[in-house]
Amino acid sequence: MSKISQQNSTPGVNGISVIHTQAQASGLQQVPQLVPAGPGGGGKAVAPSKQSKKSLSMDRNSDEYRQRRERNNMAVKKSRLKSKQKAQDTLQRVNQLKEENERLEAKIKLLTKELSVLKDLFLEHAHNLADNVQPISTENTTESDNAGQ
Amino acid sequence: MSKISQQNSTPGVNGISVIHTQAQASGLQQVPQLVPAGPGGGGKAVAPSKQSKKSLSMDRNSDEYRQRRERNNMAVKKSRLKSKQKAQDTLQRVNQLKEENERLEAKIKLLTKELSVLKDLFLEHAHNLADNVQPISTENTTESDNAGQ
DNA sequence: ATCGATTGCGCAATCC
DNA sequence: GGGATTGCGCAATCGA
Repeated sequence: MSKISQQNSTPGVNGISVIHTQAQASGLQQVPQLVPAGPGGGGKAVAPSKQSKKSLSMDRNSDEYRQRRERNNMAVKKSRLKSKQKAQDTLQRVNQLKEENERLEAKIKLLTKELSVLKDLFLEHAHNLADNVQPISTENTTESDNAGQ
Repeated sequence: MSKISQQNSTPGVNGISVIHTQAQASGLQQVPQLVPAGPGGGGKAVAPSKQSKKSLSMDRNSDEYRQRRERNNMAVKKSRLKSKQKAQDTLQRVNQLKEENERLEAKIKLLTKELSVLKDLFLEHAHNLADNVQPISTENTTESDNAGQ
């Protein structure tokens, strides 16, 4: 009775050598039955022992079982990897958005300032005109130009 | 996706924290601990080999072992819940940031337009002034509203 | 109705 | 020593 080849060679992400010896390592062969098996004397606990349902191929010894398991394990691994990747992407997106946010705010600040200056200028002019100033008092409005960005 | 609609049809839906019919990879089918395993007829030391390996307190039957396991299980659960929460928060943050970004961009657009208008106005005035110095050609524009925000 | 993808859970190793 | 993380396998369920 050959045992299931356990190749848990999971190299830790951090280089931790995980040995991960599951129960099999303890040389404990799995017991054929799934039912918890009432503990000797004690009355039957709640154990819906239904093994002969539609799971005749549920035998852990079965070749097919092992095959299914291995496949599922791979799928699980894949799924989890994907999940992690997604989470990471999301995190990255947050940073990206934050950056853009700052950029936008800076721009707003700039625009606001520019606008403020122009408005002041405008008001000043209006006053001058309203005051009915001298003929030619163009009042050089130090047109401080701004080059924008 | 994270619909935690667990409809785990574990037998005994009501009451009692039933541990799933795990049977686990351990292959070691312990007494179903649907309750602190009555010390009474607990017996059934399936463990074929003695407490091999290092720790002597590694007995799966050990009370302390079970206690540690249960505690760890709780910790795991807690940790995972936390993790999920965090992920969700991050996702939410993304949405929030996206919204804010849109808002900011709209604002930028508005400010830009305002600025453009004012600049045009100034240019017009400048032209008027340069063209000739009309005594009183005030006739300034009709005070554009713009309350700004 | 087969099979991959998800998900909850327990276990063990590791981190702190 | 003890909770918090993390990788992993199992089983149930979803989904195409």
